[in-house]
Amino acid sequence: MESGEDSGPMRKPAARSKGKPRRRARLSDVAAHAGVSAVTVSRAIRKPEMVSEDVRRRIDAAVHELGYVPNYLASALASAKTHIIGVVVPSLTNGVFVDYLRALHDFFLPKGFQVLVLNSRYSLLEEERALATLIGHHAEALIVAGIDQTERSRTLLESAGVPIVQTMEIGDKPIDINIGLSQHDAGYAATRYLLDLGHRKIAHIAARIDFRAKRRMEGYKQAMADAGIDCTDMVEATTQQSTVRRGAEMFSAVLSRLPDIEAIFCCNDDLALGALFECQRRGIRVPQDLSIVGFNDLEYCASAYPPLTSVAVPRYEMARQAAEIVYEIIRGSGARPKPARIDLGFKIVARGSTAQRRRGKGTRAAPAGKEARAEAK
Amino acid sequence: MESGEDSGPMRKPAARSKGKPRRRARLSDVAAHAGVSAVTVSRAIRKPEMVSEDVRRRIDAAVHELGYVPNYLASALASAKTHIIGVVVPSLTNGVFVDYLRALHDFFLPKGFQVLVLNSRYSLLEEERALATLIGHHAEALIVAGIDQTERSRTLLESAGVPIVQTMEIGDKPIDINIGLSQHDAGYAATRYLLDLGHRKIAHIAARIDFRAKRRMEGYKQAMADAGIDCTDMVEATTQQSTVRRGAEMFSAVLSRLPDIEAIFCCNDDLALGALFECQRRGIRVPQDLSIVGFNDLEYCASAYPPLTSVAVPRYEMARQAAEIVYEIIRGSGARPKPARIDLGFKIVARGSTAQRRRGKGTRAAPAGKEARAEAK
DNA sequence: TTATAGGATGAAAGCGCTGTCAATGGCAGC
DNA sequence: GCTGCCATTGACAGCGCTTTCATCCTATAA
Repeated sequence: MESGEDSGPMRKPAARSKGKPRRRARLSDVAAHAGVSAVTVSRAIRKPEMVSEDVRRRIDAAVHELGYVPNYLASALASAKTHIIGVVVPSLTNGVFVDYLRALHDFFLPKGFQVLVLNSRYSLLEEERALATLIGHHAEALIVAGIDQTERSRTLLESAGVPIVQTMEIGDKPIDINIGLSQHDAGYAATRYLLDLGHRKIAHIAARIDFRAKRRMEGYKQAMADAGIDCTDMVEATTQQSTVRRGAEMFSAVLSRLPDIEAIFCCNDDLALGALFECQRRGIRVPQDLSIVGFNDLEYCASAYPPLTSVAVPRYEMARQAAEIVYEIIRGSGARPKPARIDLGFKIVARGSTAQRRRGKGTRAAPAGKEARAEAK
Repeated sequence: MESGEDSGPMRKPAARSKGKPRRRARLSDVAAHAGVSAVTVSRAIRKPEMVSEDVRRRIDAAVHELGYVPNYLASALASAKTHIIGVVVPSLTNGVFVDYLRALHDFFLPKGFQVLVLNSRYSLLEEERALATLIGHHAEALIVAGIDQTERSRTLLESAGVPIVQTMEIGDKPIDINIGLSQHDAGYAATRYLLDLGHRKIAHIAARIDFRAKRRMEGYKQAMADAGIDCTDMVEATTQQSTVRRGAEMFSAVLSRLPDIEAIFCCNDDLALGALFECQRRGIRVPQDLSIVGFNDLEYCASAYPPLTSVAVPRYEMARQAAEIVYEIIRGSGARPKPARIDLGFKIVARGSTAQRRRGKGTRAAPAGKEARAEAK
C-alpha cells in the first residue's frame, strides 16, 4: 500500500518554464500576443474563414503558445448558445441507458454539442434537482427518461423555454414531445407469450421498482387476470437495487412459496440472469423445468446458457429519434414534429430459456439458440 | 406505432396563463417583483441569513411566482466558481466505473458540486477533447482514469491551474496527484494464483485492450515467464469492445488451438462470464476441468454458478479518496497531500470457478462458494 | 443625548466572451 | 483619378450574475 513518492515540497501544478503562477490566458492575451484585437481572435476561432490567412496563422501560434482554452461560460453567456443538451436518466448502471446515451452522443457530439448527463438515481427529488441544474446551465434541450415527473419538475420544464423530450414510455399528457413505448403492453405481451406456451403458474419478480417496472407488472397482472389466473402470491417485488444476486434471492423466495412454478417473468435481465444461475445451482433445468423471460434484451442475453428470452426495447432508436427531433427544433427549421407522441413499440425475442409447457417429460418447443422474433402489437 | 396526438398547431411549450412568449426570468425581474435590488435577491438566494426575514419571504414568493432559475453561467463567470468537478472515464458501460462514479457523486453532490462526466470511449483523442471541454467549462478539479494521456492532454492539464487526479493506475510521473494500483502487479498476482494452484497451461484473453489491460497482460506474461512457461500462443487479444459474447468467442478460439488448456485468466469479468457460459455450453466442468479467473470483481461474480474468482480493485475507495483530496485543495486548506502517489492495491477473491489442478479425477481444492480473500502484495 | 457599532441594503464595476455596427483599405470599373 | 463594393478588422455594449465598497438605519453604549 503506499509506495508514496512526493515530488518536492508543495509543487505548483501549473508551473511552466517561467516560475510565475500564470493566470489562465484569455482572449485579450491571445490578441495582444498576435497583435490583433480580441474580436478578431474570437472570429479566428469560431469562423476561421472570416479572417485573413496571415492573421489566422499568427493567432493559431499565439493560442498554442499560451495554451489558450476558450471560456465556454463567457461564450455561452454572451451568445446565448450553450451547446449543451441536458439528459436525465435514473441510472448509469442499467445497461438500457448505455445504448440510449450512446445514441445521444453519436448524434450530438459530431454537431459540436455537449451531452450533459445527470443521474436521478430513481429519485423524483433528485430528478427535480437535476432538471433545475440543467435549466440553470441553460441546456438548449432537455431529454428525460420517463413520463412521471413531479408537479414542480413539470413546471420547471414548461417554463424552461426549450424543447423537452420525455422518453422510454408514452403517456397521455406529454409536456412537449414524448417518444417511447407502452411498458404496460410490453409486460402484458411478455406474460401473454408465456401463457401461449401453455404455462399457467407464471411468477413475476421485480426489483428497483420505478414507474416503468410498475407498469410492466400491471401488464403482467392484467394478462394473468385476462387468462383467469389468480397471481396474487406469484409476485415478488422490492424497491431495492436490482442486481444479479437479488434475482437469485427473489427467485428462491418465489420457489420456497411455489415449488411447482412453471415460468418466471423478470422485470429486467439482471434478475433473469440471477434466476438462471439459481436454477443451475439447484439443478432446475431451463427451459425443460422452468421458462425464464427477462426484459430489455441486454447484450449478454443471447450469450447465456441457455440464451435468455427477453423483451427488446428500441432504446438506441428512441434516443436517436429524440435527438433528431430536438436538433431540428433548435438548429433547424424550428418545426415541431406532427405527432408529439411517438410509440416505438417493442419486440419479444424468444430464445432458449423459454419452452412450451411440457406435458409428458422434457418436451421442448422453442429450440435453444433460435431467435424467433415476434413483432409487438 | 404512432398513436400520435398533437396538442394543437405549433404549441408554445412555455405558455402559461398569460399568452406571451415570456422570456426567462432573471435576477432583476425577481428584484422588481419583490421591490428590492438585484444584489439583495442574489444574497437572499446564496446567503439567506444575510437578508431580513421579511425581504426573504417576499423574494421567495417572487422566485416562485416567476419560476426563476438562476443562470449558473453568469453566476460562475462572475464568481469564478463553477462548482463543477470534471471527470473523464473511458466507458460508462464498464461496471468498474459505475462504483467509481457513485463514489464521486456520493461525495460531491451533498457539497453542492456538480460532477460532470465525459466519456472518452477508450480513445486518447476523445479524452483530449473531453479535457478541453472540461477545462473550457472551468471545472474546479479534474479527475481522469488512467495515467496515459497524450502530450497535448498533459499540457492542457498542467496549464489548467486546477488540481488534477489520475486514477485507476499508478505511474512514475504523475501530472499532479495519482491514486490507483499497479495493473501489472494485479495481472501478475492473478496468474501467480493460478500457477500456485498447480496449473501450467494458463491462457489469457483480453478485449478492448487499453493501457491498463495491456499492463495486466504484461503481468500475466511476466508471471508465466518467471514460471518458465512459454505462453506465446496462449494469449488471445482484441481491441474490439469487450462483451460477454466476445468472451465466449475468444475462449472458443483459445480452445480450438489448445484443447488441453487448464485455466484461463480473463482481462475482465464480462469475458470471464462469456467463457463460463461457453464451458456450460460445451459441457466443460468449471472448475474441475477448467479454472476461470476474471478481473474487477463485479457484482455478478459472486452470484454466478459457479461463482467467479476475480481480482477486486478498490474502485469506490479510490474515487472517494480522490474526491477528498481534491476537496481539501479547492475548498479546504489548499494543502496538497504528502504523497502525490497513493497505491491502493488489489485483492484476489477466490471463489468456486478456480480449483487445484486435478491430479486424479475431478479433485477440487477451493470449495465453491467459499470466499477466501488473499491480500495483495 | 450623542457616538458607534453593526446589520441590511444598494450602486457600480466587472467576469470573458460575442453580436452589432462602424471604420478602414484595397481594387475593379468607369 | 474617383466611386463603390467587398473583405478585414476594430470599438462598444452588453449577456446575468457576484464582488466590493458605500450608505443607511437601528440598537446599544457612553
